[in-house]
Amino acid sequence: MRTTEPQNSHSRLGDELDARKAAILEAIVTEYIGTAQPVGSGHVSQASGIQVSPATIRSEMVALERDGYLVQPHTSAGRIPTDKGYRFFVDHLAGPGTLGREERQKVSNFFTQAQGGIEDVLERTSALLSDLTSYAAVVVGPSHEQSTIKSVQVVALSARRALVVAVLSDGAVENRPFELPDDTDEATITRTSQELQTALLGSTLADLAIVQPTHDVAVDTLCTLSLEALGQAAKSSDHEAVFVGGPSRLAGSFDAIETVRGVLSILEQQLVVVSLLRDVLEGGLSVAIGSEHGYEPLASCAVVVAPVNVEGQQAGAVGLLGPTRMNYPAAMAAAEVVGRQLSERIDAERGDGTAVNQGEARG
Amino acid sequence: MRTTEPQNSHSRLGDELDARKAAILEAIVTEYIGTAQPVGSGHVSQASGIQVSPATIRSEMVALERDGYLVQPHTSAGRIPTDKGYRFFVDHLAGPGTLGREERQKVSNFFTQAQGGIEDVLERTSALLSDLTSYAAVVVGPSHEQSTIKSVQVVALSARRALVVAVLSDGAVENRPFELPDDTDEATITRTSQELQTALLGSTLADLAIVQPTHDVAVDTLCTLSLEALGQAAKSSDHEAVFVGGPSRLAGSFDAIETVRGVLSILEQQLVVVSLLRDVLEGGLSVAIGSEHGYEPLASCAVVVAPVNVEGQQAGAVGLLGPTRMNYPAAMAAAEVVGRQLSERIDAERGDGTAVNQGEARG
DNA sequence: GCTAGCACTCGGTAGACTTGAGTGCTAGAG
DNA sequence: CTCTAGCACTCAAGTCTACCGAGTGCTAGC
Repeated sequence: MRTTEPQNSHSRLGDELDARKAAILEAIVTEYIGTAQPVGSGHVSQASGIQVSPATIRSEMVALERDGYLVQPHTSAGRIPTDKGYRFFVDHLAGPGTLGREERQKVSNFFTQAQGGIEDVLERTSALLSDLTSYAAVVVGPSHEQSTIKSVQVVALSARRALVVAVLSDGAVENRPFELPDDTDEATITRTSQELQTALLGSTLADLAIVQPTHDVAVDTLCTLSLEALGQAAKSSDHEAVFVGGPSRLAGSFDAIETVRGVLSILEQQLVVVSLLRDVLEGGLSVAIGSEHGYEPLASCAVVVAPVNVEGQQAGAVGLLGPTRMNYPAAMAAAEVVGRQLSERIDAERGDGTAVNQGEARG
Repeated sequence: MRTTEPQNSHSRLGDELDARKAAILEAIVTEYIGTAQPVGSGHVSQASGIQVSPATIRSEMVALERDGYLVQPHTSAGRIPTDKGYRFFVDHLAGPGTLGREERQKVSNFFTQAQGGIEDVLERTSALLSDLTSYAAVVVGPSHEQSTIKSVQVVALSARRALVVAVLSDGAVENRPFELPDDTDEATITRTSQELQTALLGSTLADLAIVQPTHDVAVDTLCTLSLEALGQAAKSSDHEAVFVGGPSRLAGSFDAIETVRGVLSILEQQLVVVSLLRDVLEGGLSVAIGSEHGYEPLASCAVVVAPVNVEGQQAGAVGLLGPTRMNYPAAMAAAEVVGRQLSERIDAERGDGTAVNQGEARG
């Protein structure tokens, strides 16, 4: 959406800008994104299509600064956009942009070629997104909350150790080892697998069904142990899988090494990343600039997020992390396309018709 | 091992240093590790136990520089150790050091508390190691080459998609989705699972056994598809799992942002990391300094590695990545202890007696 | 063989000066 | 009333100088 009609800048306080101010702001943001240098009135009058003298632009810039869209690093320097300035830019001046030919090619190549488990795909998606944009990318996979159990199995690894393995309807496989009671024999394990399978089929990991007691104490014990292990597995995989692509890009995005360090260490905390993306999306935004998200260590960053929707529900997210002077149109376009394609991909893998013999499988 | 007997510096060419030179080198390395500033003769004479005047130390330093143990950044500055200097330091002057009380506590706490799947443990081990040392840590898990298949199962996710899941003897779970032929019914899938299970039990992922044809074409087709998928899974998990802990520490280790970037991007390439560690270990080293390992982007780094041994065989590695002026004794101690504990942990999980009913399980 | 003394080197810091990009203000033109 | 040209002003950054101090290499003497 582009403000075209001239409009008195005082008509609505700071919320809108008249066309010329907007054009000037746009020129400044664009140039600053490119050069990282404060932009002076001279540049604006040359660069933009606006045919007014630098002096006029200067007086507009004074107004823009008064209204909080620009700042001056020091008296005799050009202007730099504030977070508010970037915000206006992404909201009113820049559409989400489109990907270049080459980029689109890369994306479609990726999604036609990518195969393998979902985790692999997510991991490589984060690399793709980072590669497309030269920013650090984050991919948060769909949580398993909604997924139902398709299969449960207990496998003995040794005399004293076993693994409980659950396959979920979304294709994820959860597993967790646990200690076997002494003298557990193969028959008990097989029996337990069957009991669990029968009982748990169709329930979710978070809400495990209760397994009816059998007449075999050994089996019941093993069931309890397995369930416990499964519960733990569910808990530890509760934080959705987070994949960070191209963290080294951050080193190119900031010149203060301390900033790089801070941002990197945020990215190490997966929980924080997940809630950051969720917060942004829940706020209905696709872009969070500077301190809009409230994570101080990321105050000099902008986050661009796109949802990953599975069966119409928002189930994950892809994001980009860059400096506030990042290329928003390109980043938004990339995130949007990759998020959508990823959604389609996951959707296609899931909802392709009814399941095989949907009914209960009996041992 | 510490050189104690005085010895003519020319007795063996550059390979040994007389006691005083060694002491001076030690003082310089130690101080430089601490301060990151070139060390002058004055500091050496004060700091070390050597009771000689700065002038004498200077003449020794000239010799050390001539022999390649030290360099001078510029004429009127102190000296800095070269890679060769560090090498001498770790080989002859510094034992592997010991962990502090607190650190040992952390390690043992970690290994008593850590439970869960092997991947989780490895991931958190990398965080532990990084936390202990303030360097970036790398953990390479045991490869699955030796592991035999304990269980194979085909699970239908939907009408057109299924997952083949294999549990390995080391507790790893490999899985990979594939497309089902049209009109595959539940019975075929169950049957296929059984066939695969019977045929593959005990073989390794890399060397999958051949499944005998049955009289059911549908089953045979599905077996082939599953085997193919399993083969792919094996291939894509062929590169051992790599876990990087505390990459943000790198930002604190170097002051040139370009260096940080380069090292980070190396860490993004898991294959490179794996072969780096392997190369170092195969060279019989536990420390590779500067360009000793031949990866130019890491020329300003030192790598400290300790093996992870499973059943006496070297099966993985833990490593630390820091600047060449890293604290070698501390890093070596930490890597060694964590590597050993991790080995024991994995060993304990595996070789605890014979397997349950080791014989073939028949469908 | 060691050391005290000394002249020398050179990076780093601080101050003076210059340059140039950019500003704010104002008077005058449209 | 709006725009612009002109002008004085500001200030970061670059250059030059001087100076300090850490550190060196050399040499004469103990």
